[in-house]
Parts: sequence; C-alpha cells; structure tokens
Amino acid sequence: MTDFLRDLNDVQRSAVTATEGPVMVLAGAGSGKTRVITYRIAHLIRNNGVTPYNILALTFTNKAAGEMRHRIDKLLQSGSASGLWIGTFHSVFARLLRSYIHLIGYDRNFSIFDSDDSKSLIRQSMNELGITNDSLPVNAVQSIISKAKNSFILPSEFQSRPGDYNQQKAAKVYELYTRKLRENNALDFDDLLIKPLELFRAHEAVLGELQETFRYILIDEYQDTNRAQYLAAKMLGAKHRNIFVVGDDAQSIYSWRGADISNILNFQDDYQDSLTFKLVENYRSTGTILQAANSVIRNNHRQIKKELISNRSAGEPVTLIEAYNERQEGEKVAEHIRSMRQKDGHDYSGFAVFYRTNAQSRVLEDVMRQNRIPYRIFGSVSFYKRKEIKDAVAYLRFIVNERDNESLLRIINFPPRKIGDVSIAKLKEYAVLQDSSLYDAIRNAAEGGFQQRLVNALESFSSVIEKLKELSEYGSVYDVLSELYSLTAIPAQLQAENTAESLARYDNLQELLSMARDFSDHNPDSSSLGDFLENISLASDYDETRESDNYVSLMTVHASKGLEFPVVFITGMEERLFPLNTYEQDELEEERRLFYVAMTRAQEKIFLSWARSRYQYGQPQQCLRSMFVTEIDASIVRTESGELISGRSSSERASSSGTATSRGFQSKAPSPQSGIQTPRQESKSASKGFRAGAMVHHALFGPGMILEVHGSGSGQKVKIRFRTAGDKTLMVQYANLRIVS
DNA sequence: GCAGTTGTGCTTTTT
DNA sequence: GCACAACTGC
Repeated sequence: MTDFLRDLNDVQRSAVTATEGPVMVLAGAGSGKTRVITYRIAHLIRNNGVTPYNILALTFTNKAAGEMRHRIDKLLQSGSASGLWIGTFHSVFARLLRSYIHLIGYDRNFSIFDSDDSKSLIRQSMNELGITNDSLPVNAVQSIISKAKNSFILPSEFQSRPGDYNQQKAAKVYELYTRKLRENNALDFDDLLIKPLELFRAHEAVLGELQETFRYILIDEYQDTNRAQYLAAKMLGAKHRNIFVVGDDAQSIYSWRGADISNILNFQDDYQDSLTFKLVENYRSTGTILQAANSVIRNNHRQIKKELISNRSAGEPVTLIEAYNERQEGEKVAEHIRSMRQKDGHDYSGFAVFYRTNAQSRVLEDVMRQNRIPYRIFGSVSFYKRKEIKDAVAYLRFIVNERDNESLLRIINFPPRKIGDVSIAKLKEYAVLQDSSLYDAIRNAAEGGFQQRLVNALESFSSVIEKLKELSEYGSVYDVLSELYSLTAIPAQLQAENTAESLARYDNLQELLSMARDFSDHNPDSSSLGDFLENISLASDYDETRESDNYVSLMTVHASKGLEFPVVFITGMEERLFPLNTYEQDELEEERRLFYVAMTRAQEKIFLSWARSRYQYGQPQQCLRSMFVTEIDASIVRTESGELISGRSSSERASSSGTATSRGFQSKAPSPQSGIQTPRQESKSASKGFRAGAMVHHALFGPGMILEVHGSGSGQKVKIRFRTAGDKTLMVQYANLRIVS
C-alpha cells in the first residue's frame, strides 16, 4: 500500500479503495471528483497490480481525458500507465470500431461526419423523399434522428412506432439517411455510440472478448450519459461488474442532447449490490458562494439531496450589477476587472466571464478590446469549421475513404475546375446506371460519353487524388498535406489575394500543416492519415487551454463545466435569457442546474449582471431580472454600492421561487411592467387569451409561444415560435391550439 | 458555370 | 444582424 492515499479524505479514500463490484460516487462541485478517479486508477495499477490495458476510463471531453492521463502519469512513474484505455466515449468507441466494424458491413476507413455533414446528408434525403424544408425543417429532423439514435432506436423500430405525421416523415428520412451514411462509408457522432451496440448484439464473441479486456470500468460525468452510453457501459461491464461511476445530478446540463439524468438517479436500482459514496466537502469555493449555490439548487425537485460544505471562510457576498443595456453591462464588468486587478493583484487569468448564449459574446468581446483587457473566447467559431480547413480536411478524408461523397462534392470543384451542378448531376446519373460509386464514375468518365471538356476536368481532379493517395501509402500526414497544398495551390491562391481575410485563412492552413507535423512527431506508432483525421473529427476548441497566458476567459456556461476561477462574472441574468425560454418544469430545472454549475466555478467572488434592455435580432428588448437572482439567499447579495438588494417584497420572492405547478417565472407574466413578456404589446387582440407572449400547445408542433396576433374572429392568425418546429403562422380556427398560460 | 445578390430563418448549449 | 441557401443575370 503506497502512501499517496494519504492525500485523500476519508470518503474519497473509501471510494478509491472499494475496487470490486459496482460503485457510485456522488461528487458535488469542487469535491475532488477528478482526484478520486485518478487515484483509483493509480491505486488499481500500483497497489492491486492491475494491468493498465484492463482498465477503461470514459470521460465526456477530450480535455478531461487528457488531464486525467496527465495526473495518473504523475502519480505513477510516467510510462507505467501506458496501455490504459482512457478517452471520451466517442474516441474510445471509434478506436474499437476500427478493429471490428467490418463485421457489420462497414470498411475500417470510415469517415466521421460532423453535424454539418450530417445535416447536408439529411437535406439530400429529404429532397429525394420530396419533403420540403417548409413543411418540416431540416434542423427539426436532425434533432429527431439524433434523439432516436441516442436512445438506441434503430430506423426499423422508429418507423413502426406510433407517432404524429411529422414523426412518420422523419422516420422515412431516418431510414434513407442511414442508408446514405452506409453508402458513404461514414458514421455520424451518434453512430460512434450505437454502432458498438449493434456490433455487440450481433457478435457476442466480440462482446465477450471486450468484457474480458475491460475488467475495470470507470465513467466520469455519469449524469450526462445518454441511453446508448448507458447500455454500452452496462454491456461491457456485465462480466466483471467492476463498474465505477462518478457524477453529480445537480450538474446535469445536457438533456437536450439525450443525456438521461435517470441513469444516475437509478444507479442504485440497476445495481442493487452497489456501494454509494457522497462527496460533499468542497475545496474550491468560499462559504458564501456555496450558500448561494445551495440556496438556488434547493428549488429543484428532481434531485438527490446533498448540500455542499465549504472548508474555507465565508468570503465576500455576491455582487449584483444592474445595467442600462448590454453595452453598459460589459463596461461594468470590464471596470470591475480593472479595479480588482489593481486592488487585489489578480492576474487577468483569475477572471472568467460567462454567458448563456454565444450571441452575447460579441458585445463583451468588443468591450474587452476597447478597454485593452486581454481576453480569450473559448469555442466560438471552431478552427475545424472554418471553410479553408474543412476544404483541406475534405481532401484528406476523401483520400482515406473514397466512398465519402460529402467530401468528394466539396472538393470536386474546389479549386474551380469548371465542374458545376449540371455535370455533377450527370455524373450521379451515370454512377447509378453503372451501379458504381461516384468516384468510380469519375474514373470511368472517358467511357461515359461526356463532353471532352468535362472528361478532361474530371481527369485533372482524379489525377490529384491518385497522386495524394499514392503518397499517403508511404508518406507522413505532413507530406500528404504539403503536397496537397502545392498540387491544388489553395494556399498560394489565398496569399495572392492578399486581403486581411485571405491571409488569415492562409495562416490557418499553415497552422493545420504544423498540427500535422506535431501529430506525426507525437504519435510515431499510430500516425496514419486516418488516425489524424479521427483526432481532428473528435477534437473541439474547448480542448486546449494555454495555462501560462494571462487573459480573461470568456465562455458559455456549458463550456465552463469542470473549470474554476477566482472571480466569476455571470452575465445576462434576465428572464428568457437565463433561464432561457423554457416551456416545461424539467427545462427550467435544467436551466437552474446550469446556473448552479456557473456559480460553483467561482473560488472567491461572484458577480451577477443583468441589463434592462438588450438587442435581440437587432431589435432592443426590455428585460426583466432573472428569477434565479431572487432565489439566492437575500442576505448574501449586495448591489454594486454595497446595499442589500431591495425592491423585492417577500411575496414577490415567494411567487418567483416557483411551485411545481405554476412553472415559476411565468406566473409573473401579467404584471404591468413586464415588458419582455409580451414582445409585441401593440397587438390588440387579447380575446380568448391569444395574446403575444402566451404559451400554447399544438398537436403537431408541440409547445410554443405566441409572437404576434393578427386580426380577429374567423380570420385570426397567430405567429408562434415552436420549440422544435420553428416559427409558424397559423389560422386560429384550424390550428386547434391549446392555451397553456 | 459562376459570382453576386436576395432571401430566409434563426440562436441554446457540443462529442 | 448574421450565415447560409437559393436565385438571378451574365
């Protein structure tokens, strides 16, 4: 037994050493969750002699995985953790699929489609089925399909389920989309989770082999797992049953992408013989911050009760900043940062500014720049989503997987080769006729009876591809990419254009090139083009943090999970922004958890800010202060001038903290000053409750909010913003709307 | 075939 | 107030 276990408190140590059988750790924010996972892995390897190769640790982000690996290496002598399976569900499963996917009819060189690729394929499918975007928006279909996949409902089953008209149409799209993915030899993000399940179901021997390999399974952020992830963990752990999950139901903020909070709430029922440990001692935040966080989360009903206990002093109260508009909000944030930096000697890196939606970042960014405060925005436009990067990556992807038509269509006429839509349509026809892939059709174009000009253009394209393909057989990723740059002259073109924008793009391409070089250097044994692409596909901008630099961090609340900062600003504390438009109690509770996550990032000091007016869609909107502000114990909230917050009567507090039935803030709607509650107040028609701002329910489109009311009587129309179906204008007499509030 | 323009629809959050 | 899809005119 090694003495590193002395670094742990009693509960942590018990959780670390309970190595056999199912274990759940409920780890409150800042309670040493990562420490427990990393020490447990180190303990298994060092003290129990478990081979790293037999341990599987699954995380939610690449960053978390990287950090854990780093910490484990530090606990053990570096190198002795090699062979350990640690990574995100997506990356570990992608790796498994490379070995086994041929068993379920895919080629191991499959492409990984990002959500844009997948959207484009869904759009194609809808076109072929004659479903217009107007009748059913692509985005809605994409989200329906993704939800189905995350719940491990396959197309056949989805089709046979009863559902409304839209669901039926979506089911058809789902079926065709799945076929198209297969044609492209491609997987979307969700497939990375469900293809393993299909594989396990069809090939028990493979499952058995993997069950034998993964003697110990650890899952981080268990509250964010979806049904597919839950099933995968259950299947893989069924033999040895050493399944160890860590999470915090109060920090579950991803239900919108299929995370199922029941997974953690029901763990004890699933594994009746499991042990549970609760970590509630918080090492991060002051007593006041935890008091604030506890007092807010207490308003949620669906939760496992636990209150964080600080082992630090009370600290400073929460400061509430009220601004005239979002510009002034930013100015005030900047001013506080400047003065605190002088007074308390914080580095810029000690400050973080959070917002609920990305759209809010622009103004904050402007203000930071004007005030000469160094800042960094996390996760705005991803590097990998930039056009020039996507183009270059599409070439690489196509070289690896020549069935990847998404990539092919992206590059066939870029740079311009005079191959337009008409030619492509002809080619597609020819491919169908020949029953060949699109690329085979291109290679056989000479026999296709096309115009000589087109044949020449196609040949010049395929010769580039063939050259690169050959090079990729023996050359490094770097070699392939630089040859690509010279053959297509894409960077040269950008350089020649010589505008600020084109030069920035040129720089991005150079950056990609140096990433390729780094990749080959750091992964000498697995540095194939395919590996590089997999890395890129599953990477996000949130992964990199340059600790050493001194800047203020700007990010969404979601992106802040897992991080900590001495001083935290939570901006946009307004109704309908934070909490964002919510229609149901569950959604409001998720917003509240999100706010809880934001607050518990702070070590010393929290500022909350809100603006009385804010631009939305280029239009100024009146705003109301968020109900969440009122939920914090009033005794620990001060205004900027140091007064207790005022202007809230106790009755108002009572009504805004909400009951299960009144859905919280909406009960305040009729108050005369509540400007934003009725976006178009001028609408005169208040009859039958069809007024702007009212919540309604439509049999097909689900819940929505009335934006505008036109006319009255039998000709009355209402414009409604639906949660999933978008904005629609409907005739009241046919729409059969149910008024919810 | 292509560039430039108009139109639309949207903004939650990401592997 | 933006990004991107669809359209138009050369």
